[in-house]
Amino acid sequence: MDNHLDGFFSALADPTRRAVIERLTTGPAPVSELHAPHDMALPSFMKHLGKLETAGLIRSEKVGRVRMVHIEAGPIAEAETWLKKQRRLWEGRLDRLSALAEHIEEESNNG
Amino acid sequence: MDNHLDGFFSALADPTRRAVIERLTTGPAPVSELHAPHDMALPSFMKHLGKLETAGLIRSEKVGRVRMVHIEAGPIAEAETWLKKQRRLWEGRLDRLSALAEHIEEESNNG
DNA sequence: ATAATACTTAGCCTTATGGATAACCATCTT
DNA sequence: AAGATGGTTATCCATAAGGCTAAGTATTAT
Repeated sequence: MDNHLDGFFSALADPTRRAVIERLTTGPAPVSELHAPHDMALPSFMKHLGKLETAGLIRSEKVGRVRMVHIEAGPIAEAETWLKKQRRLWEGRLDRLSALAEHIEEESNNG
Repeated sequence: MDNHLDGFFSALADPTRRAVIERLTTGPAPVSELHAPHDMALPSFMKHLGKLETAGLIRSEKVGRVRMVHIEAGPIAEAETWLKKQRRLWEGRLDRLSALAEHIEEESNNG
């Protein structure tokens, strides 16, 4: 059960990295452009990109001296699936509980 | 833009804590029961519960000497929403790209 | 050939994280 | 009243995370 969810969630547990993902949904970009809006030294910023890349959330390749970065599909869907599953299980339980509550109420009305 | 997503994602970035959440979808439980399957000292385990609680993912109250823990609704849905949004944006972009590609292909066939 | 651009690498620092032990307090049980 | 149960508090420790500066390496531009 120790999937890539670890790296995935911890990759998104940082506002800088979430901002990068949000930016990348509008299309690929070179490192320098991604870096621009963040008030932080480039090497620090590169660490964030590194984390996103090892988590599989982005991919990048270098063309000349420029490194282009683009978003990656799979992982987001995977995490979404996990969350959805938990929510469903939990909501299902609530439903059964309220059904039970109704049942008990009926019983007490009729009996 | 610095919501509760930080705490939320980092709370789920650990297998122990995700396991606790999974367990809690089947219903509330006392700390000792939650702890049992995890090969880890109680105080260490309690830190995980603490993180889940400050992230708003669980809530707990003490009855006698027992502390009962249950899962909390909102945050999961919120994170799911964020992920869904990113995925939609990104898929939307792919769609536009492939539409563009088709268009170009048509052009080159007709012209 | 020089200089500017766009990263890279290396090393340092501080705080957060995930784990442990030891000792403590508050309830039940017997 | 003792003892067992179920947490809690206090410390401590090692490693990871997030930030920095300084210096280095390729490419491209002049």
